[in-house]
Amino acid sequence: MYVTLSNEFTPATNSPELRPYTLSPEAGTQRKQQAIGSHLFREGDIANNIYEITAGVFRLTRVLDNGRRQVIAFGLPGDIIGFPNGTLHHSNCEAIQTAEVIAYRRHALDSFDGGHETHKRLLDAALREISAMQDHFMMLARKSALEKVASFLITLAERTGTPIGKYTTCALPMTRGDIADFLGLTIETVSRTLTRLRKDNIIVLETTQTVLIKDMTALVAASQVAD
Amino acid sequence: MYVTLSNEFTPATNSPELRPYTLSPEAGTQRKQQAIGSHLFREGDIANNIYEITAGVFRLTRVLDNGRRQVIAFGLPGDIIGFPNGTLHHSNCEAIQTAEVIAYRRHALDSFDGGHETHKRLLDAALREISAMQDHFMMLARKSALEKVASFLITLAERTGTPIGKYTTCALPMTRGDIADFLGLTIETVSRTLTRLRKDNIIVLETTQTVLIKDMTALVAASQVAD
DNA sequence: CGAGGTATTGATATCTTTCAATTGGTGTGG
DNA sequence: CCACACCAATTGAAAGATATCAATACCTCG
Repeated sequence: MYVTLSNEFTPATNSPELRPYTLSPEAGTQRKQQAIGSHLFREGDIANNIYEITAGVFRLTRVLDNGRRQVIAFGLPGDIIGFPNGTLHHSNCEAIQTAEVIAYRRHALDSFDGGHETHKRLLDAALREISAMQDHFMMLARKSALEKVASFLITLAERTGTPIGKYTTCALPMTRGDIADFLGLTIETVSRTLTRLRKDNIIVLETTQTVLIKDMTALVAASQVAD
Repeated sequence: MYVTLSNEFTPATNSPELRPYTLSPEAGTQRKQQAIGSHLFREGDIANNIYEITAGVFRLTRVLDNGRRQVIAFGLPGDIIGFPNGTLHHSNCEAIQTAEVIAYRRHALDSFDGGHETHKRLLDAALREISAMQDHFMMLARKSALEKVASFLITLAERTGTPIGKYTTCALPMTRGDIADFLGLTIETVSRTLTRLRKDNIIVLETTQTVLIKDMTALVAASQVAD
């Protein structure tokens, strides 16, 4: 699933059981390496495949005329991405970390060609996607900068974090700009908010691209309350 | 499709051909009347059905702990709503106008029981939904109040408006609060923005619940540019 | 070591929200 | 039929949050 929301909303979405296991290779599937910075697909491309991420991180974006960009989602291992609209892709998908995907033929989604199991799995992923996006709506529309950043860190930590004692470290493979465009904020606000969390002793930024969550309770609190 | 975005992004979503025609009744489908103010389903309900709206207007919402509410979408005739997450509904769906739906068994989505045609149609609706929601992300995250309200009016007019000479009238069956919660604004900001459009001679509010769009060009301009 | 991109920090501006009051419309009962 | 109550919408003034503009610090790579 996409990095989209904190678990408070769609438990099913983030439940470990559903996540990072991979279908056994089947007819019509194919493994594919993806170099950092390269596009898996672009907006307007004919959508021949749907992809399951097995390694690395992707960034899905759309761009407005004015140049304003929205990061729709970050794709992490276990996520299924590239659901077409009609026959076309409707977002840009770029690897921001060396990645690997399994490509499923698009056809597998509207037929049972690839097997019932594959069909069901792709469909479920699409439905979970809808649910997750609804959560992201609340995030974008109804949360403050602090709540957004805190929620984001929590979700990322749940998905990709490593426990170290009672703490959790977590890589931030995306830039501040990516995070900002995902949360509907500016780079400066993201930076300031991270600084605030740091000064409040809730997180430590070991490097620009690594967070250590020292006080998960406080982080969860920050993600939920406005006052 | 959901009232979600201006056509600038997902042409397929709003294209007339895809929209308001209705499947011939099939096994497992059932017509249903829905009184104003009554719920079609609620968050957490077992999702037995997926619905196609044939008349009326629905409001889909989710609520945050703090009471903050998000209107996920407005459901208009031709829209398909109620895609489940797992076996459950993940939003509340209430008729805000006397409505009628066709209920499809949920099972029709992951099997061909209801016929290939039904399956394909439901699936396509789900995929279009994903695309439309992505557009709504841009709306929520990257548009000003004026752009949001203008975009909203345009989409609504395209979906439900009636041309009157070179103008277009359009009902606003939802309250200002509903619009605000859909766009991620407050009631006051929505009201002020409508007033501004009115003073700029772009729209006329014939009643609180009816808009007349006098200058579509200007409205489109307002929906796109920030400056 | 210097260049170029990324991130942080500061000061100020702008937009939206918040709080508060008023208006408008609708339905009910006297 | 009018008065009143109630709820939705509008309008105003002030506060607050985030964006914008600008400068500086930090890193990585030649």
